[in-house]
Amino acid sequence: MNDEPKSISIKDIAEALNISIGTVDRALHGRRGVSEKTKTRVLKTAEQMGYKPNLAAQALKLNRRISIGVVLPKHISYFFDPLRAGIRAAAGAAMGSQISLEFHEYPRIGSGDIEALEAAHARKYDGLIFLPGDIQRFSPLIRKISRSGTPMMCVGSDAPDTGRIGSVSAHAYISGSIAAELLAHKLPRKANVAILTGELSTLDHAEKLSGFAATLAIQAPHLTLMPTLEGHEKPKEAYRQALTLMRQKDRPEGLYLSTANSIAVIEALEELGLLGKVQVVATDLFQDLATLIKSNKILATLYQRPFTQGKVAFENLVAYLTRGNLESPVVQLAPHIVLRSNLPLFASRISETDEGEPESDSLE
Amino acid sequence: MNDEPKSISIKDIAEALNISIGTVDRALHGRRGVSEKTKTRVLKTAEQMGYKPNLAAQALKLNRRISIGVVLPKHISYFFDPLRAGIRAAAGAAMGSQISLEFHEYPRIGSGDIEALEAAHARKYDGLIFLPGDIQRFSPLIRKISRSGTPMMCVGSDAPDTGRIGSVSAHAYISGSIAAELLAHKLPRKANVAILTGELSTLDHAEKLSGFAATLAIQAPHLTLMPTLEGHEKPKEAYRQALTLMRQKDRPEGLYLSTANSIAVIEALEELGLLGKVQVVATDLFQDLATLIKSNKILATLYQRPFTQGKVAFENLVAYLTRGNLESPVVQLAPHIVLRSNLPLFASRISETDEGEPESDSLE
DNA sequence: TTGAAAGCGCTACCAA
DNA sequence: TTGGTAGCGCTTTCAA
Repeated sequence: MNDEPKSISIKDIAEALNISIGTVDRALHGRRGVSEKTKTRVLKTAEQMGYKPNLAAQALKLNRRISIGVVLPKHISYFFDPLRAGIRAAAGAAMGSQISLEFHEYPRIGSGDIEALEAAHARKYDGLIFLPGDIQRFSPLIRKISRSGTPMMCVGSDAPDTGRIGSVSAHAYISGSIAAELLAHKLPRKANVAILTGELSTLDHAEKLSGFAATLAIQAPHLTLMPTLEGHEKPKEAYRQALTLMRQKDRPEGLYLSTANSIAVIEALEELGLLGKVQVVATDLFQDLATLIKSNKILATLYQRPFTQGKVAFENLVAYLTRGNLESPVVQLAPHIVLRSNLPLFASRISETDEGEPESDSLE
Repeated sequence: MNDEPKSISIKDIAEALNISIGTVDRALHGRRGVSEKTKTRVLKTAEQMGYKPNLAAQALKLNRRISIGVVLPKHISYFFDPLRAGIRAAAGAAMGSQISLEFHEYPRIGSGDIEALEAAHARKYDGLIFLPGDIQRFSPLIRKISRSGTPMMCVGSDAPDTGRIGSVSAHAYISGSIAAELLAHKLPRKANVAILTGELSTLDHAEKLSGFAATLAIQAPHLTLMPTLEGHEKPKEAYRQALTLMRQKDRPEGLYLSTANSIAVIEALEELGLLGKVQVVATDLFQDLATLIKSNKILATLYQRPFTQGKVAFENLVAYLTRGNLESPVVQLAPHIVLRSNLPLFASRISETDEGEPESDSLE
């Protein structure tokens, strides 16, 4: 129970000490021009009186109009659209909405990403939210921009040791781990399982694979992990790989789709009449996947909570910009395990299946 | 891309229209004392110029020191302690922390709850956060306090049709539904399953039971739901019921513990040598449960995210108090499905197993 | 080293 | 129906 009949201000402190409010302000903020003696006196009485700065007044006076640039790909829209929405929501709720937001977009990871980030940097925002794509290519740029004084906040993935101030993402290793455990529960006897992995971010996919493999080894030694199929950036490629995989005689009975192109793989399964016979754990959530879960065609999907990622990334960046530090710089969200039973809870967050790859080879 | 070189104020609008800022303010807020004509003119130019109120200035001027009372039980601490922590965290992050918080506690649901709420009401807070216990007993009081003008925010459960402004809880029906689906996945053949339900809140437990039963019927017709064991408020009672249940010849192979006394049931299972042989889905998360999950003794637990519940309840109450309305009054969170694989993600949120029932009959 | 005072954008009150 | 103005708590500049 904290009883403060009325909040006390620097004026109260000034009066109690018979000094001016200017001096109190200087002492409180450790600015130069105060004698050590008065400074400690002020600090002590402030403590005693339970002084807390009035943030409204502070904000009003300083009236710093924070500008934030957001650099994210268009594709995959069912992931990045809600992520952007989360950023917008957080910005709307933030004090004053005095914060200006600008969104920069590029087609997809690996195509125009570096350029977009450089362009954004040129606009000299107070802070930057961005997706670190291919770490190898991004790292030098992140380091450069960070050193130039612009706080960088990673979202969707992380880029450690680059000077970025923090990151928000779904826990990739544990995503893989969950997928393995779910498959293990559904496949009680000896069987093969496989992982199909892909774009988004190299780092995250490596992590997911690690988690998947490690958990299989520990919790489900009866399941054998087949050679990983990786690097299909395009649906058609994913489709072909899936067909080949599922036609071989030791075909897997469980599949972990950590890729964005899960629909292409699903189509391959359907064509072979294996949909519903093979246990599938997918990633992310969109309309077509929801339908498949509802009809028991796939077991589960691991929802990476893009909306929350955007929201938290924004909040943390603003916290850093205003308060100057971050209590937990690296946030790794718990992915939601979406099954048939809890699917309705995510209905409001489901977006259309991503259409758009006009320039790539589409799936028929 | 929104470019606003500098944010515009009511002064700008006033100058543009050659009127005083007082008039602009009146028009903008629909206060009386403005002609319809000037009002529409102001509204239109405000729209055109893209006026957004400076919330800092507004807050500074109004300087309303919002007071919020929180009325929650001590027991069960592993649920209500993090819930309180969530409220505190949200209060700390809120603009100015100009909001005063007071916590009221009572031993447990049904013992001193009504009295505590009445006592809190007597302190005339601007808003109240509380757990609606037994709906039958609470409803009249909630209605009364609401009508007296104090906004009431339910947390942990809901109390519909009482005049409360909103609620935050885990989705009880879907919790039951998830439990059924998890058991169905692990028990592929004909078997009996049972639910042990208990205190917390009557409404929620009925909901969990509904979800469990309905999902069993639809998704797992091969599983038979045995008569529900309900109403054991005390560990010893839960323990006895569990012993009796598991000793009968058609004993269940799957158990859903929607009760707070899961540990007592677990002890019964252990005694009978059934721990690990019977599939168990529990509720909430605390140290002993975490240990059991880690060692594969129980399948999963449904984490009701008390911290988040507290945080959201506070944020929504404050939003209501300041902005006057709520976009989504009833929030039903998706419970986290905690398995062995994703347990580490929740480690930081795990509290000690609740000890405290000095006055009740303890378990040996 | 310290004091005095202006002013951030807004609300509310009093006067016209 | 309108205009004018004090002042919320803070930062900052200019004088002393």
